[in-house]
Amino acid sequence: MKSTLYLYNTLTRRKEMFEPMAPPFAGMYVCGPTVYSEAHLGHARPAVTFDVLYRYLVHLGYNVRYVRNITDVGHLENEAEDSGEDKISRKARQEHLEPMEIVQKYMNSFHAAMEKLNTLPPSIEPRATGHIIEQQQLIETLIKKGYAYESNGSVYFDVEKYDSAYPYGILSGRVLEDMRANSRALEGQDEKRGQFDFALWKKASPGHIMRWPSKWSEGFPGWHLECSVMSTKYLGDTFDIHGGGMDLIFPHHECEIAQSTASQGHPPVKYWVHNNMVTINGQKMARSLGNFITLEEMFAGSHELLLRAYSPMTIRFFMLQAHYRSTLDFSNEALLAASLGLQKLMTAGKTLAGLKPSGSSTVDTGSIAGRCYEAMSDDLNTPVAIAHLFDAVRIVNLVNDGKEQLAEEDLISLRELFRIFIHDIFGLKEEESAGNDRLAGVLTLLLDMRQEAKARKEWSVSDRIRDRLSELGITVKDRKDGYDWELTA
RNA sequence: GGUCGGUUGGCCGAGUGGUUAGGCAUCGGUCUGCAAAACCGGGUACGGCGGUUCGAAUCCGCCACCGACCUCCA
Repeated sequence: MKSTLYLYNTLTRRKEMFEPMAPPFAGMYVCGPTVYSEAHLGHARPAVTFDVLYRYLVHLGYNVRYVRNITDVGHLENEAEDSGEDKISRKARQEHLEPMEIVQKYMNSFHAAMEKLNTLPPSIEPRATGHIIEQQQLIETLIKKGYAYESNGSVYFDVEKYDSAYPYGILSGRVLEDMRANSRALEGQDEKRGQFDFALWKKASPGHIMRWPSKWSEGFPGWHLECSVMSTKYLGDTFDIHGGGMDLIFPHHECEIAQSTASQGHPPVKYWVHNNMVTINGQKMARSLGNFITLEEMFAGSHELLLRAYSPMTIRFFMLQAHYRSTLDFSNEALLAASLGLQKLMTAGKTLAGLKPSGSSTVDTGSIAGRCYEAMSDDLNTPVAIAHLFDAVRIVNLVNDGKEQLAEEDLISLRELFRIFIHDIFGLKEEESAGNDRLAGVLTLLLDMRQEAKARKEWSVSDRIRDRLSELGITVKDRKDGYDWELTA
């Protein structure tokens, strides 16, 4: 079953039918992390959002090239205490490591977290430091075309000039004139002709560790340049989807559009897709607020704001229960609810696998799949698709209780529905906590003995076994003809 | 100050001009030796004030509050 996907395009502020430029191929570029610290909750939102978009596009039959960069150049910090030191250089100094050692360390950590979240690796994961030459080439093109100028060893993009030839601000809705009216002149910008010009190449100060030779100076590329270069290098002059967090719309993506448009004469991207941000207990997540939670802390429950650990799949499911364009608030209560909801969903999946078919069906399951596709195709409405899956969960449990029946063909299509949506598209999988064969064997022995005690009406023995297991995080579920057990999430 | 987005029941979180979102929690019931699990059923909503409309939580206006961005921060 296929479906026409509609995506909200930030550029037009509308949901638009997704029509790739060269079907069945589809190109998607997503802004990846700057690897100078541990992966945190803020990284997980775009990673999961675009992982689901990637999975859905693949499921719909597109041949997708998914490019997600690693920013390993650093770029300038604007924090009061240090002016002009590169994030990665500073971290390198603090930790007494080579900059590339920092990059490697946190890139590994990012990848590990992404794998736990069950996000599929991108088709290409280019790094900014591997594309210095290409970035310099783009700068030269921009200078040649008159949209960039050198100043004291640095090169800047001429926004005024660009604005006279192309519409600047089309993505963020900003108008240069308004920006001028609403901003005060900043100090120390005498290298720039225009107040809103941005750096393409920056001359390195003497203490700056990350630097490359160029015809303008020993320095490093500007912070928007890598994405323009790497997206068009791997996806072409114009490509289908560019994604990232909403915080990147301005200036980052606006500048990307300006750079690419100025060099190519036409805009680079057809659909701009942006995920919203995460908050913690209603507040923006920031180091200064003390609510900055890394993914590893989340998985381990080791941050003081966390009452317990939340598994990667709980985090993933939690994110999917909200629409990607809404802000998502993390709280213990909400996460706990998500973990229980996920457990219910996954348990139903296992129950479904063991269901016996009947001669005919007493409930209608035929429309569920269509409604799931409808939700997903409506700008990736995962929460609504999940709601429909819970309709299926109820039916599965009813059949399991013998209160409804399903014919074999309906059973098969329901299993297919679970596989496609839960596994393939949502990327949810069973988590093996402490569960292993040996534990299962011990539990079978113990619970068999409990059954025997129950048969002899030795309630104190059977209750003791059940209560002790419960304290250990194992829920015993008595069935009509036996028992089942489950590890508490 | 500017631009954009938001304000939904105890918590999270969808959505549409008139008809049940869903999850978690809660209450009642079925089941059970008692529970748990599962199932069934119920209650609690749409920031405030106006307006449009036969009818608005859903459209318009104003107000309040919250959030993101506003140049070298990804």
